[in-house]
Amino acid sequence: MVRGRFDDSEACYVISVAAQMVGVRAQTLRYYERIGIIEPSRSQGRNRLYSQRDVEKLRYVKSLTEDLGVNLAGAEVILRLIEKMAEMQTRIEQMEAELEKREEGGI
Amino acid sequence: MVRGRFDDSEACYVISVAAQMVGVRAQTLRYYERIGIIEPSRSQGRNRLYSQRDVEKLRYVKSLTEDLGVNLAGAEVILRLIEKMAEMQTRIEQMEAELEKREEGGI
DNA sequence: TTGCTCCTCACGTCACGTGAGGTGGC
DNA sequence: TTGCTCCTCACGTCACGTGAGGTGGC
Repeated sequence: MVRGRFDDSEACYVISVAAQMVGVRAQTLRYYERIGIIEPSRSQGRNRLYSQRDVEKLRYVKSLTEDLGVNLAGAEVILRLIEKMAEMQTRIEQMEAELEKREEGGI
Repeated sequence: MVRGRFDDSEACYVISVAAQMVGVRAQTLRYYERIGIIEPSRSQGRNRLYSQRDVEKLRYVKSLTEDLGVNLAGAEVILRLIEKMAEMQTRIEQMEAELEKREEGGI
């Protein structure tokens, strides 16, 4: 599916659906919002709406807490670090391509 | 101070000193060892000996737990990520230097 | 009415120290 | 003897859900 930059058709899920996708209870998602882990949008300011991106973030948080025993404060720090590492990885790949290009030109 | 690769004069601290340097109780360090956070060497298999590196690791763990509320499982994951990021940063700097060198040569 | 949503309150469990209490070697 | 070390046991506190219980809109 092709999506425009401001395409409102981006998939969104109510709490019960999001909870099932992630594999947690709806109450847990409300708790996560209360302590600031995730901030879903709301339909007319009432029902929570979780984006695809929200769901992926929640899945990652779940794997950190359940598989590794990390608490939620730790999960937030780790999410930020992972994001930063992805940026660094992109930078490395760009530079590698640049060096390779010059290598070819030099020969 | 210059240290050889196998220099035994590397500074080491008994538990009370290490605890004071880090700002925690000795019991806490014993607890950290029990759950696998840190593995100090032992003097003749008896008293724990903390290296400078151990102390620095413990200080970092303390800042994560006290300042950010991260638990010990999270601190271990974060320590590994930070180490990996430092490697990536080194790689980026090497490549930047390389590109700059070629830039100069090219003009 | 049914099945969702919203909310708050109260509870259980466990991680994380921390004190107590007794031991042994320099 | 003093002051450290070692160890184990038991406790307090808090993070993290989770169930209960009552509300309101499609």
